[in-house]
Amino acid sequence: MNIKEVARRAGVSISTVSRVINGTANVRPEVKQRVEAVIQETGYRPNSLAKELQRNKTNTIGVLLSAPALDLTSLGSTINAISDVLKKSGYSIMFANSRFDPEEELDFFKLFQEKRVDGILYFAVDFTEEHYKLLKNYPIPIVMIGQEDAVLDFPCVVHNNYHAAKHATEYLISQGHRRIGFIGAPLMDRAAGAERRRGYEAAMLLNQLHLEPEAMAEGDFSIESGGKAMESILERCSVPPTALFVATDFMAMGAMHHLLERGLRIPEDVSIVGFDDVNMAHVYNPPLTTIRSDNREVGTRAADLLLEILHKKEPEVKKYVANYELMVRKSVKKIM
Amino acid sequence: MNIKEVARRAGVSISTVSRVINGTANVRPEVKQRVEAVIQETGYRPNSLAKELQRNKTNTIGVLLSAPALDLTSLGSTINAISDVLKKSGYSIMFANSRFDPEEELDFFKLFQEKRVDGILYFAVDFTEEHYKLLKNYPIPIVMIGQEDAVLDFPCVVHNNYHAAKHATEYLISQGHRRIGFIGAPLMDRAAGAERRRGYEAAMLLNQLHLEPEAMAEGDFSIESGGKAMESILERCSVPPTALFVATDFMAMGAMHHLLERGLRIPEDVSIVGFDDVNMAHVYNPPLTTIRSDNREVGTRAADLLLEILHKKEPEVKKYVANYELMVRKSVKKIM
DNA sequence: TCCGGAAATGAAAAGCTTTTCATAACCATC
DNA sequence: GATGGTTATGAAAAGCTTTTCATTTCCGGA
Repeated sequence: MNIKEVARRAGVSISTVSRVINGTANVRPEVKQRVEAVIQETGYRPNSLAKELQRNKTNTIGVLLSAPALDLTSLGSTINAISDVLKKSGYSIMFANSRFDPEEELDFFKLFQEKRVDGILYFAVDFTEEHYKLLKNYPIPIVMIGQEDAVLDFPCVVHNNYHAAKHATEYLISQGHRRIGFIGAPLMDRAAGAERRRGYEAAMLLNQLHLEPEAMAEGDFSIESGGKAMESILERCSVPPTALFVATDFMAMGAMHHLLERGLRIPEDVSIVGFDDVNMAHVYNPPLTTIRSDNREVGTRAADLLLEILHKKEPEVKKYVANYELMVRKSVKKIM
Repeated sequence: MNIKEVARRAGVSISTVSRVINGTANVRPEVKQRVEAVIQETGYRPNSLAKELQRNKTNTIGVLLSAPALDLTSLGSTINAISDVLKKSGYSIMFANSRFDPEEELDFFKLFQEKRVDGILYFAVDFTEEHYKLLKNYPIPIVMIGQEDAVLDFPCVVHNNYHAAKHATEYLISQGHRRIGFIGAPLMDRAAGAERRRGYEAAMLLNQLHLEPEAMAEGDFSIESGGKAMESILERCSVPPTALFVATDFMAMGAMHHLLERGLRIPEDVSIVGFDDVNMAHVYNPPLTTIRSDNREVGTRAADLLLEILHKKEPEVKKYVANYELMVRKSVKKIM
């Protein structure tokens, strides 16, 4: 069933049917009704492919994730927000997750190009030379989420990783902690990883506290890796630090779990502050003190920004930094 | 830049370029090389829309979610698994979340039809009359996830909700509990909601334990709703039940949090068993005893099933019931 | 040298819309 | 009743591929 057949049955021309469907011009009520009746009874649905081919616009946005797994990060709510915004504007989502594999990521960019998506929301992590080569003259507008890049200079929406991490660490210092450990995300992740670490280090150094390499470890976002990192720190330190800043809530919970299993108490024996404010952070036992950086907001902003670019050409602000907030709960103890 | 222009520049016909791109027929090495060179330097990418229009196949699967929010359920890992399987088979994903809104859900089905997706993975929840009308003669293969429907009789992959819930409750009974409360998911969700409830009730009745309406409440998947449900139970019961079966881990954690805040201990004062085995369940404090129903497996099976249908016509098994396992941890105390 | 068949290539149709341009119909005004 | 201007409709091009069918080229064998 195609538009031609509908036209035939309704005894009108193809153009007329098109006009009825799209409401793009006046059609005599009586004719319109006849066409609609035919559409109704045949269950005809226009073929978007043909339409998009001719209009040269797909009303589809590619969402490219470069995440370990959807349930290991707070990305779920960001995606939700994106999905809500785009739905409202009549865009569909083409979804892809490269799982940190740069090769695959490039494949997805090529795919998006072939599928002629109108724009891309890109949760970037790491760039290879190939990335630069391909993206340098990429013909589709891209908005980066969670990371910016000086070379490519795409519009972006980012978390305030550096300052928030610094703030979190300073909070620990303000509570009297001096020996503060750190569990980080992979450094290859320039956003969450490196920036949060820099924030932590800055806070320490600025307060004349020195970094203890034995009290620092790196995880891979997974809960388990948080536990392992904690374990290795405990092994390496003759006396454990009184507090830790952990770069993601999931790893923080892994770390806390490990602590608790060892019979250490939180926050009496060691204090923890996390990052993300994952939806379960506030109901953990003890409720986790952490940095909230509104993921819904990030998703909404990013989608809005892309839409803006799609409609005009130049957005007003090319970079949006999300607000953050330290959620003080019960995983940190004040010591003197 | 289109295939015509590439052909012109390489001094060959359109057909030849097409053949080079798709490797669909022999082309003289020398010609092939020339065409590839042109493609390389022009950065030409074939237009999928045209290809799909002509081939009448989009290599795209619609994934329709009917969930409250991506980060409130264990769906993340299911989607991950789906995404992995489909990627491997060369399919793209068109993603949509109807947020429980039946109207929107139908719109998405229409959209998928217009976009000509090859198949649909449908996380169904509730059906309206309209659903039946539309889906009765829907022209695209659908695999349902998490729920089956006797009328539409789509192939499906489901959790063993009833038996697992029964099992969980029986476990509580085996540990000596007699007064067992229940916090359920919305009943409108026929799968997670009603089935799990039925399992709970069956276990109770089969063991000559009677249901106490004051010890039962309903949440909406959210963590907070679990807390509220717990609160209302506590308010209504002069002496609280010794244990509860909670239909989702997230709500279970909300409930536990509320309990802990009230100064009640888990499991000494009240035992809890959840459902889902969300990735954080095992690091909660105390680690949550819960039902694991492998979400990755469900996603993989569903995607495989759909692919099978897409390639042949009739799948061997039309319904797959996922295994479950009771993960015994520390949120249940044996009482005598 | 010629013939037959295989291999390589090209022309054109088909897939389904939208949209431009032309035509037809209609109405009101002078 | 002719004219001018809307308004409604249709024909056909354009958008970019794939694929069928026809044609050309090539090669080996007689």
